[in-house]
Amino acid sequence: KMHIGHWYNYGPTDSWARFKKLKGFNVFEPIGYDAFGLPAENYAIKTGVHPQDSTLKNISDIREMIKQMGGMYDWDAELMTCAPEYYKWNQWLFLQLYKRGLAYRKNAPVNWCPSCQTVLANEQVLNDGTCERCGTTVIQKNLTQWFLKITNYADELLAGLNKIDWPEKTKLMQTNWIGKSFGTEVEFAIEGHDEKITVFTTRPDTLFGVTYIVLAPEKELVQQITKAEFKAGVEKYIEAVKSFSEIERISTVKEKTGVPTGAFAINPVNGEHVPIWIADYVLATYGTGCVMAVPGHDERDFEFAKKFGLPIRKVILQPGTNVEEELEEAYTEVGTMINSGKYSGLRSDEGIEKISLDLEAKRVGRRKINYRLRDWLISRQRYWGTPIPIVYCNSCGEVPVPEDQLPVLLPYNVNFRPDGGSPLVSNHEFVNTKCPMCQGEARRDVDTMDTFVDSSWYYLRYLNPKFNHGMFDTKLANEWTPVDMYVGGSEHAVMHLLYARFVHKFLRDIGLVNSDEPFQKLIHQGTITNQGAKMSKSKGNVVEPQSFMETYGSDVFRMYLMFMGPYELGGDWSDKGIVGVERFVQRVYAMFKAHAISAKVNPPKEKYEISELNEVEKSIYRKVNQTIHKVDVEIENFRFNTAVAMLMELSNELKNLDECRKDLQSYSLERFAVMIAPLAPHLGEECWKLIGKEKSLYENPLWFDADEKALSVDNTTVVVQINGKVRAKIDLAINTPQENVKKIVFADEKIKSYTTGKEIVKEIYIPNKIYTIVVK
RNA sequence: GCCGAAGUGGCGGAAUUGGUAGACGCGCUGGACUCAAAAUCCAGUCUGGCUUACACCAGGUGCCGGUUCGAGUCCGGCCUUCGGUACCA
Repeated sequence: KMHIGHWYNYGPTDSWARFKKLKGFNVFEPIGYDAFGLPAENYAIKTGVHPQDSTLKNISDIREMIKQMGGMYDWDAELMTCAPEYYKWNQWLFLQLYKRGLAYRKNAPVNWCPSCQTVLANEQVLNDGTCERCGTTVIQKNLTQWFLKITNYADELLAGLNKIDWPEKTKLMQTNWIGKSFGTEVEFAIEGHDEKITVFTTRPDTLFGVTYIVLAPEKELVQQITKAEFKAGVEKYIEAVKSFSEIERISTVKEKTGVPTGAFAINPVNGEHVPIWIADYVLATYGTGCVMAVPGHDERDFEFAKKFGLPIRKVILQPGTNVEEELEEAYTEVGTMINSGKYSGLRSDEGIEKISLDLEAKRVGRRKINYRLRDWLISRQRYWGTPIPIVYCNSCGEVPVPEDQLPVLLPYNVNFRPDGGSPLVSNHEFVNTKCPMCQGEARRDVDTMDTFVDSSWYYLRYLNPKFNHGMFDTKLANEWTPVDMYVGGSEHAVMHLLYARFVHKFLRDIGLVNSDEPFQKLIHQGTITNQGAKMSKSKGNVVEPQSFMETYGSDVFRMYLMFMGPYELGGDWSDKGIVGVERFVQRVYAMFKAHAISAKVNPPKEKYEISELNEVEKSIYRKVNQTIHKVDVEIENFRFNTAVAMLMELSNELKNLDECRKDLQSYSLERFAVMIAPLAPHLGEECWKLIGKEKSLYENPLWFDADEKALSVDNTTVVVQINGKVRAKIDLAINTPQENVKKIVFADEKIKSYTTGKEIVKEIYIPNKIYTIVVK
C-alpha cells in the first residue's frame, strides 16, 4: 500500500510540474513501478503468495490511490520493471556490456546462513552477526558472480559532477564514495619466496618507518607464505574473521586483532626484514589487499603495534618537537623526514615525490591512482528479478544468449526457498537448455540481477514504454533527456544515482543517447519518519494516507505535506496541523464564492497605477504582487512550505477585499486562483470556475508576472542599534539620505539617553535597514 | 568506525544568506455569536523582571570557546538525532 512517504514524494513534485505547466512548459510527468526485489520474495516465503501475484495486485491498488491524488501523470507512459517487455532490455543491456568486456565473473563473498542454507541480504543479518530467521551466526562464503566494470568510468563519474545541478552534499558523497587517491605501489620481496608483496600507500615518505606488513586474511598468498608452526593460528584467525562484517572490521574503535604468519618481507628502501601479519582491518577489496604498517605515522598501525609489541619508529618529525621525544600517538601530518637514509632532512611532502621516483627507477614501485569504488556486483541468488542471459555449456563454456532469443523469461513455478542456492535452480525446465553455439546440453545462469539495474535506465524507457525496436527510442531520448528535474530521497545519494550515471554513460558510448548525464537537476525530498523511525512494514509504523484523503480530501492533504516544513528535510509525522490547512482551504473557497458574481461582471485591468488606489487598495495591490513575485521563486526551488505561508498571508490581507473597487477584487482573485492551482489543483480549478472562467487552467495554462512597480515601498523601518543592541526603530521614507537619517537618529530621545556623555567610536549605516552606533 | 546532513517557543517551522529572532500554522487563553454546544470570527501568546497601563530592562536559536559594531547564520572543539556504508530500494 502507499504510505505517506510516497505521497510526500509525488504530491509536491506534481505541484512543481504543474507550476511549470502553468508557466507554459511542455511537461512530461510519468509514473511507474520498480517492482522486482527482495520484499515481494520475502512476503512470498512468509505467506506463500507468489511474488508476481502480490506485485500485480499491489500495483493495481497503488495505481488507484495515485489517481486519487490528482497527479497529472501521463498514464500512457506507465511502466513496471517486472514485465518481460521491460526486463528483456535489462538482459539486452547486460549483453552489450558483456560484448565490450564490461561484464565479467569473479569470486565474491555472500552472507551465508549455514542453518537456512541460503544467501542473506545485509538487511537480514542482525547487528550481532546472526541470521534474522534462525539466529545462527552468518558466515562469508565465496561464490562466482557477475560484475559490471563501473570502475572503468570512475574518472568520468567524478568529473561529470561538475556539470550537473545537484545538491553539493550529494556530489561530495559521490566523490568520497569513488574515493580517488594518488599513491604509490611498492614491492616487498618475501624471504625465501619468489613472489612479492605489493602494497599501496599514499605515504611512501614513511617507508623507512615500516616495521611490519599486514595482509588481508583472505589473500591467497597467505596460504603460501605462512610458516608451518603458524598455520594453526592463521587458519583459526581466518575462520574467525568470516563472521565479521566489513563495517566492524574497519572500525577504528574495535580492538585490533591479527596473527603473525612467521614469514618476513624485505623493505626495498633499506633491505630491512620485517614480519608479515594478517589482520582483519586490512580489506582484500581495497588497493592490493596488503598494507605496509608504519605505526609511527598511522593511527591504526600505531594501535596495532602497541597491542602486539611491534616496534614503533619515528621517521617524520613534527615541527616544534625534537627527535628524542617518544611518540604518544601516531603523527600523521607533514614534517621533516628523519631516520630515512639519504632522504633525511627533506620535508615529508617533498619526500613522497622523491621516493616514488627512485622506486620507479629501481623498478620496485610505481605511482598509482587508486579508487575506493569497486565494480558493481549484480548477481543475486534470488527469484524475483531479471534472469541473467548466460548459459553454461560443457564444451563451449560461458555463452551469452543471442539477442533474438530475449527475453529469457522468468519462470512462474519455482521453490522460493530451496536448500542451497538460487530459487531458479528448482525449475529444471528453466535450468536445462540447449547451448546456442553447439546445441548441446547446457545450463542457464540461475542468478538474477540486482534491481538497481532496472532502476538505472527506466527514465529512458518512460518516453515510450511500448517501444519494441530497442531498449528505448533514441530520438525521443535525445529530445527529452537529460531529465530536467529528478526527485528522490537522499538515501539514493550514492548507489542508485551512481549506477544510473554509469549506465547512461555506457549507453552514450554505444551511441544510444547523446548526453553525458541522466539527471541535470536533482532534489532530495526528506524522509517522513514516524516516532523518529523510518516507516516500514516490519516495524509496523506505516501511516497510510487513505483516511486523510477521506476526511480532508487530496488537496488539503497534499498542501499539508508541503506546509509541514522544508521539503528536503522531511520530518516526523504528525497530523496536528492539518486542520490549519483545512481552514485555509475553506476560507479561500468561501472568499471566492462570496465574490463570484461580482468577479464575473467586473473584469480587472491588467495593471493599476499606485496613485489611482486608496490606502486599502494600495495595500492589497502590493501584497498580491509581492506574493506573486515570491511564490514564483519559492515553488521553483521546492520551498513549498513558505509558498503556502505566503498565500495564507495574502488570504489574511484579502479579508479587506470588500473595501476595494470591484475590478481590483477580480484582479486579486484571478491571481490568487492561479497561484493556488499548482499547490491545490482541484481547489484552483474550482476557484477559477467560480470567477467565471470557462476553460480549465491546465488546458489553457496561465501564470501571472508581478507588476514590478508594485514591489517597491514608500517607507521603511530603520533599526537603530547601540553596541549591537536594538534601541529604537524609526519609520523613514525609503532612500532617505544618510545625513538626514543621522539627524533624525540623534534627535531621538531614547538614543540621546544612550549617547550623551559617551564617546562615539563608529557609525555604520546599512541603507534603509540599520543604523549602528558604537559608543565607549 | 567512516562519509553526508540536521538541532530555533508548548508543537511544525520562518528569518531577504552577517543586520529588528520567532513570519505562517497548530495548540493554549480570553472574547463575540448561540438556550447550549460545534463550526466560525476577533484579540493575546519566547522566558524572566518591573509596571495600573503604555513602556522599559535582562536573557534567549543543542553545548563550550572565537571572529565581528553586530552571529540562528562565519571559524575551532564537542554532544545528540537522522541518512548511507556496496545483497532493502
